[in-house]
This record gives sequence, structure tokens and C-alpha cells, in this order.
Amino acid sequence: MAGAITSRDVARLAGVSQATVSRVLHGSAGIAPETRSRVLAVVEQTGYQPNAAAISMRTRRTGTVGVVVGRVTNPFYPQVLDALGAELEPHGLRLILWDATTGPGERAAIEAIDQRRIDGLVFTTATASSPALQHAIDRRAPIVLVNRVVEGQPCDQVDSANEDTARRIARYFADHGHKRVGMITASADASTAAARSTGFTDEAADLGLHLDERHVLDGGFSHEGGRAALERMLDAGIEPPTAVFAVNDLSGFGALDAARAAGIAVPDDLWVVGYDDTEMASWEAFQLTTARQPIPEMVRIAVELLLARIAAPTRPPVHHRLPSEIVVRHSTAHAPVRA
Amino acid sequence: MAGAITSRDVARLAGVSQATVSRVLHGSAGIAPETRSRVLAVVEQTGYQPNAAAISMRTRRTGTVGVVVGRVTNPFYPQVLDALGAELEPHGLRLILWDATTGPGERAAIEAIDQRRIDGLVFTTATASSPALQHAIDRRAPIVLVNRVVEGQPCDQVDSANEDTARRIARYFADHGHKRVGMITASADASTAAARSTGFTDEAADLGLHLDERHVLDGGFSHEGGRAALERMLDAGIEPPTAVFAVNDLSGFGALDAARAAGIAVPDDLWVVGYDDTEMASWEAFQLTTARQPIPEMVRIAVELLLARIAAPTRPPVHHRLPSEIVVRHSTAHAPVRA
DNA sequence: AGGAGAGATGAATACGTATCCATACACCCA
DNA sequence: TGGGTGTATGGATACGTATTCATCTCTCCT
Repeated sequence: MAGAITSRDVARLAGVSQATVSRVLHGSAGIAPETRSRVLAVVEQTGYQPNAAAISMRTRRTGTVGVVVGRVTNPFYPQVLDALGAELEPHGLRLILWDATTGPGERAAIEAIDQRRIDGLVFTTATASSPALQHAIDRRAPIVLVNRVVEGQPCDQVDSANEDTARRIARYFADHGHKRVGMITASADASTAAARSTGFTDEAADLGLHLDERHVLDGGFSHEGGRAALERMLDAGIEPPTAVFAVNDLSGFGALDAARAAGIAVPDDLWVVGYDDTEMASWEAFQLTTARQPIPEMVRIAVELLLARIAAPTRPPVHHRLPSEIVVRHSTAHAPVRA
Repeated sequence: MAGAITSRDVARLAGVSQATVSRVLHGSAGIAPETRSRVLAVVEQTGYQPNAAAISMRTRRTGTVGVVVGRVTNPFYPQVLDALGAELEPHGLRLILWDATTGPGERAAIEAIDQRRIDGLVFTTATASSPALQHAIDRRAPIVLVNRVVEGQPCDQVDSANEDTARRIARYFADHGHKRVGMITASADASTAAARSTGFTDEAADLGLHLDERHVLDGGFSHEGGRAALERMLDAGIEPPTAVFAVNDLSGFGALDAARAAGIAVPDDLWVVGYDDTEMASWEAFQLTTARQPIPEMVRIAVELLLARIAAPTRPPVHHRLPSEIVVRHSTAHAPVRA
């Protein structure tokens, strides 16, 4: 490692004061052009890099944002990370990543706010509110919830129309003649799972679809869970459903794989619908009909809200709810969704 | 946000000096038990959190490690991130994430070292060395390369036996009677792609396998690229290969999907082998034979090396090369690999 | 010609912590 | 009883930057 060069070193080499170096680097007005270029030459030649700790000590800004994700191996989250990175980069912001499922990730992220290690935090996990999160929100910490809602909280939130879209999926099944349907859900602690389950269940009831309780199983948002859930449905000793709604794509892929292993033809004998429209949903191997979450848009808004919140901590919180579009693919025979 | 409480505030409230607060929080010896508990009580009651910038200003440590990944939507990287997070957490270390494919990720990560924003950097991208990286290595910056090698560099490196394993895959094809083989490769800038391509190509030549140049195509490590590559092979106007080696799983999945779309039966008419053994390779939809990279082990060693390097910057660099095991699945008819 | 005002720069300071050095006190042994 | 030894604590300082305030030098106008 190069010995750390400070702005004072640069100042000495350029024959100016440290204050002048700082001003040059910030493009402040009132610097003689000749001085300016002399300083920049030294900066260039020495490869000077400002010390991040000192800057953040002085400015109380870190230029870093935290993000809490669920299991990062769930392909939904990499897409969020991808969008988030792209959204933050133009602002010169960095990203610290915490996994909510391993160890004290969520708590560590919240502590990082108080330690002034990050300027703000994006929560993307669809998990219930912990006391720590609740407390942080009460303290008006700069937090944005994406894809998770905590009703009535003084906190910026962005999600999509989970309940409404799930209702549309139930209607879609009914419109195309299905009578017995199933659902692969996930922990009700997750607001997304809860909203999607509720929407689907309620609309199914309204429409007179038969949703046997043995056809409502927890898939834990995972491939393995989705697969096991469909296997259990087929094995329940009653007539299996002809259409299944999985509350996320990953468990939907698991269901498709269970059907494939059991020799059940999709979509002839079984329709499967997922949620998220991850990239893989369009792969030939799955061709999964699913609800498209507008991830880039959600993330864009989330970043916008977070930066605004950091700039104006007392601004009233807002809640954005974006529409979700159903993308029809082969897992439901390309049958159209009613307008 | 709570008004920032400092160690001085805690000291005042506990009736001691700031130095004593610092000592208590570090568990230093020579503190009266009564003083100690009084300080801790105030810390508890006020919810004091030490200021990260001040600590890192004083100690020249950040407790944060950087990681540069390729496109994070390539499922290989989330598995690396997962392992990395799990490995760092017990050390109390955080993770800043940079995507090498979007914007100036790689350069930003390297600059972060000089800015003392991170204590060290893990490179997981299989991309060629940039001048910036080269320069950082020359300066002996605390960097570990995982899954990427730069021969002869004074830099800690961890990879797996890419070339050797690729040779074994060629032999595997030959052993089971294949004559015409194909390869879906990727940019030779990536040391992994280069090593795997070389190993497969050389061994195929040694064994007299026919590897037509029209059956060697770049799949760009992506699903779409792998799919397009296989489509072009089938469309080349010559007899297609009976076995294809894809230098990573993702492009292997693409190949499988191309075969599925074209009505080519795997493994009856075509064998496909990937590389990485990502979780999805074992899914029913793919059942892809592939080379297992020991990700957790590689990451474990990488973190160990990085921490050692940070503690002892001048220690001679080491290069770990781990064995890769071929996992046989349905995409090669479960045919055994020769011992 | 003299002073006002603008432009350019430097000196000083605070951010919050860890640690070095100094100090005060109690206790023990010769 | 006095000096020495050890224990517990406080004062002072430096880390590197951004920014406020002060200073100095011109230029220009009356």
C-alpha cells in the first residue's frame, strides 16, 4: 500500500494551504486558474485519494447506502441488487449488503445507521417487522421499505399491487374454466405472501372456486418448498387442483419441477402461475405465467424517496403502490387474461 | 434520528472521563468493576452507538470488506455472496458490493481501498486484469482474487482446477463413445473461460475428438448466449455435436433450453455438461451434469488470506488451487465418470 | 491620491474516538 | 514512617477533512 497521501501533503507539494486544496477539489469559486491547475497536477501526480473517514467525520455523510435482502440466492433479490446498483451509481453512492436470513443481518443494518456507517437503508425483505425495525422507524431513521409494507408506519414504502393482482389471477383461473385450484404460499410474516394469499383466497371464494385447505401449502418462497408443496397436493388423496398459484416464481419453478417429475403435463393437466417475473420465468424450461413486479421502477422510486428523506428527514412519508402486469406464458397455455 | 450521542456524553452521564468510556467498551483491564457497570448502564440506557467514521479515523480500520462480482444475476455470484457473507459475519465484517459490469465498478472498488473505505477487496470476477487492478496489485493493496488468476502476480489467489477438470470432461465424452463434440465458451479475457476452453480443447485434440471450429462458440456466460450458441451449432449445416461442454452452468442451461425448443432429446441425442454446479443444476428442469466448484471452501480460504494479508501486508502471496469434482446427472444419462 | 470593495488565500477549528502520558491514591514492606 | 509499587482514572492529542473567519493584494472610482 502506498503511504497515505493527505490533502496536506498535496498542499505542501503545490505550495498552497490545505484549505485551498479542499476548495479546488470541490470546485469552489474564487480559485485562481493557475493555482487550480497546479493543485490538480499534484493530485494527479501523487494519486491522492481523500480519506473517506475524515470526510464523513466532517460532513456526517458516508456516501453509502445499506440494503437488506432475503436469501440472496432467491433470484428475485439479485435483480433488485442489480437495479439498485444501477440506480445508486450515478449518485456516486455505494452499497453495503446485509442478508436478513443469516445471523443478525437486519439488526446489524439498523445499527449501521446509528453508527453513521450508512446514510440510509433499503429494506427489500418481505419479512415481518422486527422490534428493532419498528424502533428505528419510530426514531425516523432514513429507511425505505421496498416490496414490504407495514401499514400505518411513518416510513416511506414502495410495493406493487400484490393483493389486487392475486385477485386477478384467481379470476383468470375462473375465466378459463378451472374449478379446483391450489395455492403455494409462504410465511404470513411476509407482507407480500400475506397480501397475495389473501387476494387469491378471497377472490377464489367470491367466484366459487374450490380451494381446499389441503391445497394451500407453505412453499417457503423456495424451489424445494414449492416442489414439496405440489407433491403433497398430488398426494393428498383427493382430486388435485387443475391450477395452482405460487406466491413467488421460485416456488412456482419448484411446482413445475414437481409436475415434470410426476409426469403431470403443464398446461394440459395443470396450470401454474408464479409471481415476480424473474428472468428465469421466460426460459424455455419454465415458460411460467407470472405477475411482473416492476423492479426497476420500484427501485428507482425507492432510491428517490430515500435520498429525499436523507435530505429532508421530516418530510411526511409516502407510500407508492405500483401496478403489476400478468405476463402470460406456456404454463397457462398462453390463454389470455380478461381485460 | 436520535441526536447523536457521543462517548463524551456517556462519560458525562456516568461521571467519568471519555477515556474511561472507551476503555470500558474495549474491555481493557484495569477498570474498577463498579465504574465498569456504571458506564455500561449509561451505554445501555442511552443506546449509545460509536461513530464509525471516528473509529476508522483513529484506527485506520473500517471493518468493511469490498467484493467485486460479475453480473449479479448470474446465479454463480449470489452463491459466492452468500458464502462470503456467512464467512465475514463472525468476524464482524461488513460487505460493500460492486458490480464489475455496470459502470466503473472495478475502478471504484480499487479506489475505495485508497480512500480507506474498505480494509480489503475480494475479486470474484472472471475478467481480465485491468490496468487499475494491475496497479493496485503492484502497490500490494490487500486484494484476493477468487475464481480468477493472474499468473505471476504478487497477489493472493484462490481458484479451482479449471483446466484439469475441463480435460476430464473431454475424456468423459470420449470414454462414452462421443466423436463430435462442441464447446460453448466465453471471453478469453476471463481466466476461467480461458482455462476451461484450453483444457477441453487440448484434451479433445489429444484424444482425437472432432471439435469443429463451427462448434466452438461464445456464450458470454449467459443463458441467452448459451442458447444462441447451441442454436447456431444445430444450424451450421454440418453434423451437430453429440456432446457439448459449456464453460459455465448458465450458458449450459441456455443450451439445454435450445435443445428443448428444437426438440433435441437430452441425453439421448445430445449430452450437455456445465461448470459451477449452481443450485439450479440439480433442478428437475435441468439435471445438468457439471463440475462442482467448491464455493464455500474457496470463499473460506479467500477470507482467511485476506485477513492475513491485512494483518501482515508483506507476507508472501500464495495461490490455492482446489479440486473440482464432476457431478453426474441426467444431462449425460447418469453415465459414470472414469475413476 | 486614497479608500472601498472584490478576489484569492491562509490560519484555525471541530468532527468523535483510541491511546499515550501523567496523576492520585492505597497499600505494603523494611 | 517513608518510599516504592501497583491500580484506577483523567488530560491531552492526533487522525484528515470542510468550512468559517481573517488577511492580504490589487483594481477601480471619485
